[in-house]
Amino acid sequence: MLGSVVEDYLKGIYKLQQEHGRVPTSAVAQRVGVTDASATNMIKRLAELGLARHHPYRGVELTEAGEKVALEVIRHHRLIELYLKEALGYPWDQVDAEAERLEHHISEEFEDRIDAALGHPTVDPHGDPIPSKDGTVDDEYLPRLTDLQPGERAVIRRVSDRDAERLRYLAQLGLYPGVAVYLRERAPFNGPLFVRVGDTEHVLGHDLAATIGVEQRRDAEPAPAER
Amino acid sequence: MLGSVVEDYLKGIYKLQQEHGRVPTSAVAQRVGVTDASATNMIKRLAELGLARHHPYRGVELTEAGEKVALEVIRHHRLIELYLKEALGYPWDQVDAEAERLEHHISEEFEDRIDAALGHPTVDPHGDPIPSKDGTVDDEYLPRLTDLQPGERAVIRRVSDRDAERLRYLAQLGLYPGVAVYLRERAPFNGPLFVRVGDTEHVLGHDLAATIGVEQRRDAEPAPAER
DNA sequence: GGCTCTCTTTAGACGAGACTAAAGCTCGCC
DNA sequence: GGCGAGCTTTAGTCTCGTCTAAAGAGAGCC
Repeated sequence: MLGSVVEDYLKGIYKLQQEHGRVPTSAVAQRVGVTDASATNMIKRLAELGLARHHPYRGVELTEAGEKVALEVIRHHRLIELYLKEALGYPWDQVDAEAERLEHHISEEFEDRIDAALGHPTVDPHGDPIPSKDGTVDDEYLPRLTDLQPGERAVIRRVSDRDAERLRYLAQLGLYPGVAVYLRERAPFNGPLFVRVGDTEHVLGHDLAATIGVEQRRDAEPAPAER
Repeated sequence: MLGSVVEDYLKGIYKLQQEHGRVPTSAVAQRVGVTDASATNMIKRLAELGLARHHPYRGVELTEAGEKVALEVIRHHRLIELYLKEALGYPWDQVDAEAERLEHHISEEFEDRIDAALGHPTVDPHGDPIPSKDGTVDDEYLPRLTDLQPGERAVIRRVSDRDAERLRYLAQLGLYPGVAVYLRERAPFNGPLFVRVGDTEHVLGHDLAATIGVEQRRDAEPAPAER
């Protein structure tokens, strides 16, 4: 057993690594919520454990082993999130916080049982992919709502889970994975987007829209009623 | 938040206190799985936190506040045990270990939701009472199987959860809460008991039988088919 | 090529909690 | 009433993970 602190670092580094390859110490510190000095310290320990490679003054990378652990933690996290929502009726914006604590304390057995209860799902409530048990994820880049051109249609596939308040707002607007949207117009210079969901139109700030991953649809296709 | 170590001590002390009032340090140490010195140390800290009263060289008692915390932990534990069994199909002998870790990491919200999902239950899979949210338990003493006389009938109400192996054995024999039993005979000098369940008769060692709490039935009454 | 600004690392300390070894109480027994 | 045996407590360390303060690297800019 590794201790939940180590797991949190690994998870944090993994996620940062997704975005920018080698990760600076300060980014890890910020993500995990400790000082830079503490992060340096832990990074050195991770290196000793063979879970990361430390390139002094130039960041960290996970080793194979470290990545494996990170993916296990992420799998736990996302399975738990989905379970909370599906089996216990949690609202969308609360699952992340609860999963955050639980993810470090469940057994293999528990993991297997909720996985089975959910029918071996592949995505969590925010549309994030659930790593498989053997440590593989299909985490390809999705275009954002902001990548669409006016007149284009798409289905929401993924929404960042980093901010509960934002999730509540989006839920209120009916914007979550599986929902079909139509971009009517967009203001220039990263201005707001005018997005239709069914009959209603919403005005979304550019930054908010940029957190929404979508799958583009050909114009002709009727939006499938998923989920 | 108190940290799961403190919670474990409180839970341990509470349970020991049930049996023998003021609890010796060594008993706490043994229960929690640390040395006596460590237990003394922690007991002093609990006293500083106002959760226990330390009577040097003569044991510990919980304060009201300490007891309240202990009961919350126990409530979590037992709700989780039951949930694992009922909702996820865990076998009887595995729920304790899993609950042991989860009990310290669930939120009020989670507690409420599994409580509701289970229909606000009052006993866990071993027949142990689930403390109410406001911190009250109905934990009265039950006679043991060993208190019965030959020819008497009873319904099993409670089985100690302290040993998974024993639980597996009892489950195999069909001896769990809700099951009606009949004591055919008992050997003298704490010898084995001959117990009937339905059509089959089992021979139980005295010590094992002493861990089984029962509710006695008048002879005439047919054994109700509960659970 | 040297300066400076920023980021990173080192050094030293601290709080939790555990451990071992040694010293201190209690209490039963003679 | 005194003496051990057996608990308990104290004393001193250790590890983990964090922090602050201070020293060190790197990189852009002149």
